[in-house]
Amino acid sequence: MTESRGERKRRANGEESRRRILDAAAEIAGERGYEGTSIALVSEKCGLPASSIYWHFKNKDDLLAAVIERSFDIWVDVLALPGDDSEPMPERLAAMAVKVAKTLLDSPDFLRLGLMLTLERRPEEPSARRVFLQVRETARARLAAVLARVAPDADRDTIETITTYAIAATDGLFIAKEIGGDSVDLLRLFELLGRTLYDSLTRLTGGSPATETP
Amino acid sequence: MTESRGERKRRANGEESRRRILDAAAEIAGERGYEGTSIALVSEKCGLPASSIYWHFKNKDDLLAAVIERSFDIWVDVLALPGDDSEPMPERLAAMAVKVAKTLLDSPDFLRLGLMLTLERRPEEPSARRVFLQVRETARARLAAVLARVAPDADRDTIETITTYAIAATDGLFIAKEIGGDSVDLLRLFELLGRTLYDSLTRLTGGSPATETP
Amino acid sequence: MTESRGERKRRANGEESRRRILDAAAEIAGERGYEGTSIALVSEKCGLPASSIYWHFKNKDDLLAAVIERSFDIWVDVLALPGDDSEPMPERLAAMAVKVAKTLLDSPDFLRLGLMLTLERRPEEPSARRVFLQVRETARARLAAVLARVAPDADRDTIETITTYAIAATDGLFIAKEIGGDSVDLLRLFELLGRTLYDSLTRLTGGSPATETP
Amino acid sequence: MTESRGERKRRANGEESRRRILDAAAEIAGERGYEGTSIALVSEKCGLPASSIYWHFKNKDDLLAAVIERSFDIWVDVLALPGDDSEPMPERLAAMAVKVAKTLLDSPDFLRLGLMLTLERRPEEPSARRVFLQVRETARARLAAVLARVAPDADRDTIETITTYAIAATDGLFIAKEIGGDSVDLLRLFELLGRTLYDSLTRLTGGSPATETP
DNA sequence: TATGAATGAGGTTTCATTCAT
DNA sequence: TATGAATGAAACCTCATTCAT
Repeated sequence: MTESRGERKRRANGEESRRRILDAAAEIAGERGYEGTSIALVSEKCGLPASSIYWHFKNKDDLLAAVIERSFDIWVDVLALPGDDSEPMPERLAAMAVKVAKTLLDSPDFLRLGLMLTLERRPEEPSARRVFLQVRETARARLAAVLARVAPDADRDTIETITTYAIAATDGLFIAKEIGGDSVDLLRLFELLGRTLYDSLTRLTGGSPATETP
Repeated sequence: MTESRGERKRRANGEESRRRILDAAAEIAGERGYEGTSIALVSEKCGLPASSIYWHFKNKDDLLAAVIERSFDIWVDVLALPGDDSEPMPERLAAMAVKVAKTLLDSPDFLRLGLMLTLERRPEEPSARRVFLQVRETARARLAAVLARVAPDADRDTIETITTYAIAATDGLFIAKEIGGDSVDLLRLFELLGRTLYDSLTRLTGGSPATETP
Repeated sequence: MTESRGERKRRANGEESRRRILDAAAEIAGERGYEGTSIALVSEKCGLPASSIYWHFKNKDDLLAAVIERSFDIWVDVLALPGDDSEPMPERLAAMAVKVAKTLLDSPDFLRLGLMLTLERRPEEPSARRVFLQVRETARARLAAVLARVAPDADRDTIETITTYAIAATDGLFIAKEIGGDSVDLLRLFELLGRTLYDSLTRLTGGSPATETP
Repeated sequence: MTESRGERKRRANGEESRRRILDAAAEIAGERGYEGTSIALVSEKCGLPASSIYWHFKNKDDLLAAVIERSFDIWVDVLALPGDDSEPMPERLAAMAVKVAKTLLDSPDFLRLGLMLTLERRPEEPSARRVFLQVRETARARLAAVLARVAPDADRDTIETITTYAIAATDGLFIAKEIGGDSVDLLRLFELLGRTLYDSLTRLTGGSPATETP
């Protein structure tokens, strides 16, 4: 009577079906954007009928928003300074940048979809776009906090500007990688970015970031 | 009393019709991307019936490729060092960066569509995407030539790396502006970018860019 | 009071819908051929919206192939020698030919569509055509087997030739009926054909078909 | 001033344009039938714009009717008894049948299109179909006349029946060739047909066709 | 004797979504 | 917790045809 019957027919399992749908949608949406992601395509890829997708998600908008939402945790861990305070800051920043690069290489669909949603301007904004921008704002705040720790003397405006730069560079380098493929050494570029950020902080602040205090 | 009646049946005029279709398509595609650009929408905006669009363009793909192609000239003039050789290089680079920023602010549709096309990974690549990447490659070559003039001693690899950075930063800052709207001062950010590029060239090359020769 | 209300929203019933679509498509395609059979026409005749047709069939090609396939059983029973072995062969062959004629008169759509598909030479052959030729090949084999029983001494080549003749005559007489309408007595012509076949077998084989051996 | 100017630009030449259009239409219609023959396709194949086709022909229907009409003369010569009266009739009939077969092999598009038009039943009959049936009726009359010469004693009904048979066999063997391709020896089959016709005439008439009276 | 351009109707197919079971 | 079936709207594109030049 319980679910331990052991029969082969895939037991109706809401959790797993939901996950399969999200996996399929994430992959397709990462490749083809909002309009390019059709329910029929998702249905085919995840093996569940279209109507089942509508059992789990209110509509296409809701599904794509869930895709974005689920990917948030990816960035939670990444945006933290690695190493302990005995190590020099430039190295720690560079190491964090490399972590970011690795994450982009591992699961590029999330950012690709997010950027597509960002660039599109349709009459009624998809909630997936809204969710992405929220997630991005959260990430931005974390990065600003990290940079503020790196340069405690910097004023708020400088931190904001450098944060904007850092995120812009991240987006741009990701795109460069998408275009250039193997000819682009993302890790090296991001390491360089990390050091550049440190330099900029130093210069704009007036020459005394955190680690210089012996 | 002349033929400028404007109403009823417009006199057949291929050149102008083609232009109107391209204008409409450029605007819509810049906002909504490849899939979001429906022929019906373009038809409505340009006033010609959908079937007339197919007289001028083989299909949707062809139309969007033409949109991209036509926008190329925008970048031809922008990517040239302004000023004459008596002015210091850092100022000239910064001025060019500001020109780029102004162009992005003036006609953002071209780059927005291009980036959307770039990010999408459809089974059969739209030729619009191919055309955009060609245009982009041409622009990249022009920029590399400019940077090589700025730092004549730099080796090829350094120039390539800095060029990649510069383009990535351009893409990224454009996106930042798209998201941030009026809160992002694109001109200031691009001016800063111009100077940063000069610094990077200087540092990576070993301290002697072009203007130092008295 | 029961569910036989019939009006408003028909209860979903895949089996029956599929049959209705096939019926409509068979009738239209039999009259107007492959290109002339539009999904809109089928939709109108069967009462289901066009999109529902695409639930049951992958595309128009698939639909017409199914139409042909379903009609195969018509020929299964027809191509068998009627009567028992005590009756003289010429009569039995003639009786079979008459059965064929009756079938053609009863449901001419199948052969008409099939012949149209056969005559068309489109760049990519419709699978409906392929299916028809398969069915036809099966029918041909059955007829050859019957003729081999009628003339056991005949060599393979003779049987093949006469079979080709028989089928050609069937096609041709069917067309004659299509053109001539009531002025063509198909039954009489087919009876004659049956006897002619017997004569041909006799002559080509050397004068000793099956029934002569009492 | 005359047309001897010798310049390269193809001189506007109604006759030749018309011929080119008809050639293209004949080929396409022979392959794809009435509906499958689009003006755009014909335009592409003959190199003239669609509007020029409408200068030469009232509409698609008119064009296809002209295609059929032009092919009539093909049959004028074919349906005549070759040889002179000193030769035996069976040989002369067989020779004529072989001529028919050769014509079918040489220009199969005419009959293929004609049969397609015959089989289709659309609401308003295309005039191309009407013209084909007229041509066919003329051909039928010629054939009946030939058969009447072959068997002067035969009554009208017998001649009509054999004529119907002959045409049906012709149609059917043509189709067999279309399906079977190289595996079908059309010449041999038609020679056989010629002899069979002679036999049938003989038998149905009571044993005394023309050539027996030496 | 042509033809570039235009056009409304209709073609096949896919879309997101709903609903009864 | 699902899903087979259905559906109106809209997608892209081709159709036969016309008309001003």
